[in-house]
Amino acid sequence: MIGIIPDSPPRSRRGGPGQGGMRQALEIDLGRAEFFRGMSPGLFGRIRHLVQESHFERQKVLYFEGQPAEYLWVIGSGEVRLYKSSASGRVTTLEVLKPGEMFGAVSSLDQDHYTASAEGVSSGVAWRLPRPTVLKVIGEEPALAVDILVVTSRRLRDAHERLRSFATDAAPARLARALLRATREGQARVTRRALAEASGTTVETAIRVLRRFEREGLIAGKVGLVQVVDEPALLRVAGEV
Amino acid sequence: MIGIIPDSPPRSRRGGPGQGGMRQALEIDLGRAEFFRGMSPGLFGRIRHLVQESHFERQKVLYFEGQPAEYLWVIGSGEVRLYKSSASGRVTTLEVLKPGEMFGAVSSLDQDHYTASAEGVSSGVAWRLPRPTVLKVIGEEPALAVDILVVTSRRLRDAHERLRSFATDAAPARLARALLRATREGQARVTRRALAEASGTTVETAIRVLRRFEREGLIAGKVGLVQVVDEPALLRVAGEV
DNA sequence: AATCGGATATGATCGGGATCATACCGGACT
DNA sequence: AGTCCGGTATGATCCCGATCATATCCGATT
Repeated sequence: MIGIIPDSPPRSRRGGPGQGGMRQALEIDLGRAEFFRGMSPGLFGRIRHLVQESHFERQKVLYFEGQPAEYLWVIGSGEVRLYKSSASGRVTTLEVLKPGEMFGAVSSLDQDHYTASAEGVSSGVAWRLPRPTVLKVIGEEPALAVDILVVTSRRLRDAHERLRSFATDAAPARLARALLRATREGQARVTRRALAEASGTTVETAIRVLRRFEREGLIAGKVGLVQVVDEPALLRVAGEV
Repeated sequence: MIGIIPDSPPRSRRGGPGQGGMRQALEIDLGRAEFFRGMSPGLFGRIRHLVQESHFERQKVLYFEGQPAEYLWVIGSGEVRLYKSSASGRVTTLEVLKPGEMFGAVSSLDQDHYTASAEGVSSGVAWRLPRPTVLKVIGEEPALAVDILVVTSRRLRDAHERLRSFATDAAPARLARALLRATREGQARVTRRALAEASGTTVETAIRVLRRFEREGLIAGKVGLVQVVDEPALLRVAGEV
């Protein structure tokens, strides 16, 4: 009864751009999602009724850092971001997750509290499996850990590379990276704020830098939407030559 | 025959501070090290002769980022750091590993190239297990993946927290964190350069900030050694209240 | 003994980016 | 229809920290 995401009805005052759920029609079956896809049919059949389904909305928090890690989560549709807040109130986006991807797993394994917060980037559906079940399932089919391990390893690599970038790259390079990372098929549905929080800078700087990119013909911008016009140039700015 | 760390004899010109290997007398048995400790006795017995042992020296590179990931490594004694270099030549330390800890595993699982470089922080001994053996062993006892997963999860959490810190904290806070992280029993055997590379700043800034810490009575400094005098104050600077 | 290089130290300077302020726009709610 | 708020935009200002330069110290090498 986590009590945080009570399948609330459509929320209000959320005119934000580029959202709505119907846009990224991408959905996925539970059986093809991370963690579940590796289970034997028998095990899957036995535990699938323990999976809870919940809707979430844009900007709706699924859980906060520090709360008891009661579930392993998997996205059915929509997007979720993991983020951390600093004492001064600044927010840093750690990861943006898409349908089929799991989260909360890292915490639910050896940690009893979530170590980052999670909130909807769009509306969508999330499945969650109670932590005790997760542990029991892994104990039963340890090969599942390999699946989680592969996912976690990839994320660790990503985190390391971003760490390097944050430590040594200037704001334009970090922003170009964040932008490219958010881009699907030539366009990124993100606000300047989202890019700022994903690249460790401020909204104003993000706006200024993107305006410069725009004037230089690297991108074209609308509200909540960035069109990548000159990807090679962006890659160059990002330092990925 | 990786060819990089040919058990070279003692190296020269390396007057660096606080090193030498005999200082941190900490050693560990293979059987108690990460990855190996979780094996069944039978399996351990069968593969232990496949473990290669090699000495490394301070500043000696065990492998470079981008090279084929041929081994999973475990430290027997001494310390190793994982780091990344940027195009401009600046170096960022990702992790400093101690006896019993593994590395290279993340790469050797689903990646065929190392995604960071590794070099000795002190002299020491490293064991390495060829990647094909690693995969075979995990296939045989999948529960081993859980062990690696727990380690990888912890490191991912660390990386995320450092990411937040790099994104939002000022240099003094990041340096205080790096210092506290390197401290064992009230003192840290690190150069200003090492702290700078671990906290995403420059040597000059590290020196200036640490000098200020010193004048304010938070630390006491020698070459290659920092004594933590007022840990609570340092924690406050680090933003860990 | 002389030399060399790494570590520490400090000054001068510059600039990127944070901060603060203001303004406009457009969609959504009342 | 009017209000409100989030997103975008831009100017002014300030300062932290990077950069460049120089100097001292000391252990190790020649």
